[in-house]
Amino acid sequence: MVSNSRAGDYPPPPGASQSFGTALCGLSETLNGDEMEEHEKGRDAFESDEAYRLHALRHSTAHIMAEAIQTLFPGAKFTIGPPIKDGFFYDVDVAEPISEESLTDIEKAMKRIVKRNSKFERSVLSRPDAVALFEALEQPYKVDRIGRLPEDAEIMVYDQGGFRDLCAGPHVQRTGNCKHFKLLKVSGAYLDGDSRNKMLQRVYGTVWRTRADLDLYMERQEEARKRDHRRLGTALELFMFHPYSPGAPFWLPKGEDLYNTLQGAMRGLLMEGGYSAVRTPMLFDKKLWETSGHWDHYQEVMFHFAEGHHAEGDSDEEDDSQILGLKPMNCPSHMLIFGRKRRSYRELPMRIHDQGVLHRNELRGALGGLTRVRQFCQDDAHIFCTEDQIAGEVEQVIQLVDKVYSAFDLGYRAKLSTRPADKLGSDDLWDKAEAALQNALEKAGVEFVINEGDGAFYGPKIDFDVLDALERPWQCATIQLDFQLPRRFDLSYIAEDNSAHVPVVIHRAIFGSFERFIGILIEHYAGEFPMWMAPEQVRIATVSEKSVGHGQDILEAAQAGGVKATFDDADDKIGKKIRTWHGSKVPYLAVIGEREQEDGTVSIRSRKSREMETMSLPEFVARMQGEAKPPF
RNA sequence: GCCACCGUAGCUCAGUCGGUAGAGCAACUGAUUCGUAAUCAGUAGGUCAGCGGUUCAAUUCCGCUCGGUGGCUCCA
Repeated sequence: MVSNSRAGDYPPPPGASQSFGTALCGLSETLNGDEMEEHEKGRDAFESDEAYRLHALRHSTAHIMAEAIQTLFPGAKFTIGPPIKDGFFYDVDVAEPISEESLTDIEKAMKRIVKRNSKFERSVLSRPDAVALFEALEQPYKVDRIGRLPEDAEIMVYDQGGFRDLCAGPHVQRTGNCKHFKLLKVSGAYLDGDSRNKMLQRVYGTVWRTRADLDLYMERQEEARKRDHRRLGTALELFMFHPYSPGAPFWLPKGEDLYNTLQGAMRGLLMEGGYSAVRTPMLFDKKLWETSGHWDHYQEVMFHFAEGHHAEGDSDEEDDSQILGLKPMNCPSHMLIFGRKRRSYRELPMRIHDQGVLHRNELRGALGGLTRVRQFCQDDAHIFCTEDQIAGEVEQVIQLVDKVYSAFDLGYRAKLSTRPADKLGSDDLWDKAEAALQNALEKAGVEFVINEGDGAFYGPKIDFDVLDALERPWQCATIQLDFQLPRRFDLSYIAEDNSAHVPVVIHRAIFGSFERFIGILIEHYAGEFPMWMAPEQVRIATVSEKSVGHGQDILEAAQAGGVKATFDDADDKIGKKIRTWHGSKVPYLAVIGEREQEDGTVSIRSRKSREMETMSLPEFVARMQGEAKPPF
């Protein structure tokens, strides 16, 4: 059976944040093992008994769901039904699509199977017997899977009271062990994950060892939904969307402030790190994209159109030379900048940073909130260097990623993607490049997994995934080696021996896109941004109209000191103002009444504590300024 | 793009088994001038996403379009 590609928690973040990893280990009563089958296949692959047993439980529940679907949808053909993080799914080919409404019916049928308490009985079949069995059961996808099993594979079938499925196991002992489940959603899924293939129906479910675990899981999912950046972004007035420009956020004043803060902080960090910033065009002649290879490999993701004025209904073939494309990436511009004059090895490594606006024509169905948009900016940079400099440069970027993510207390997972089948360049070059990336990761002490064959055609890469509130991974930082682009642009530098060499290019981003990263941060902080990022750092609230004058003085002093302050002088009671302020997630509230007015002081309370602190006006401004310093 | 679901006031959501809609918060007006998590009263606000069909009658049923959500594919 297919192994779980999404299971496993990310390594704990350097600051050991509790926002991630809602693993429910330890909540179940001590395991006594009586609910597992005796056959302990693959036990070693799991880090704990709990993980191993949950895996078996989820796998078993998937089988129960399959049987239930078969009774309700006669003729259903099953493909794969693996356990995944927190649950399982099964992909099934049915004549009528499965709707969300039918989930309750499927659940009812599953409950009957659980109640029946059938034993999961394992038998080993010969290949011809197994093929004959699944042909008789009219399960062509299973027959196909048997054909794809390795020569020496032991072919096993599990029988749960009549319903039989091809499966490597292990399972729990009885269907009665799978009581605490819930079906969550249905979706389409392509056969073998290939969009050219038929679309199957995928049903997702979750299952836990105890009722309490299930309830806790559902509650946590509900809590996570409250942190959804789309919800918070609307509530906190950070951004909006409009149907006239799907996939393109409108940054409202507070969101724009947050965006600018992050852009500035990253720009400052990179300037310190020896980068120089540039600004480049958005619209380019098609010829550029032909040179870069985007026209051949990326055209469908680009927005492009004809230059010049065309009369309505003018259907003449467009002149190719007039096609313009909106940039989906900055790299070609940077190639042109590098190539504008003769370069010496003394200039290397050359690091060019660009926060330009990018457009990608993403499929409509793929768009969502800030995490997948059509218009965005990256904290993009390209490093031009010699082959000998690759290791050092990559290591430096990995350290930057770790430094920045630690500052946000964000956990991440690193993936090293190696050469794909249709690669460009010699094996020798790839050997060196992959080794350089791997060494850099090891030297930096960053845990990583290897994604065999998942590299770009032009070079291997390291991607860094971060989790959102619902623990879905999103690719943010990336480090990609590129041996091809410099060649396509005919770039060279003069080495010490006065001969010309082709530089290597490293594409790298730390946040990735500002849009996606901000979306992640909103969820990570549940909207409660640290002082330095907060678009509103302190709100000044008057107790009554009598102290408006003093409040105004404080506002002016704060703003003059660069503190992002606002003034709530509304005709409301202070209790109401506190409540409203708390919902706004602003870090500090300054309460100004007649006492403060007389003493010339400021009384503040923070989001984290109800305790008041009173201080002089200069002390207040200095404290706000001190806490607003960026951590990197 | 594919599969399923959703679209009611600025926001969160009721409701209508077909007879053109309601709450809370927000907004606005008035009263109140108040010391640490909601002062009182009132007012206004909706082509029930859009277009078409069925019907005496559509927000409700059907179709299409647009947008969104969850997945698939792809990717920052």
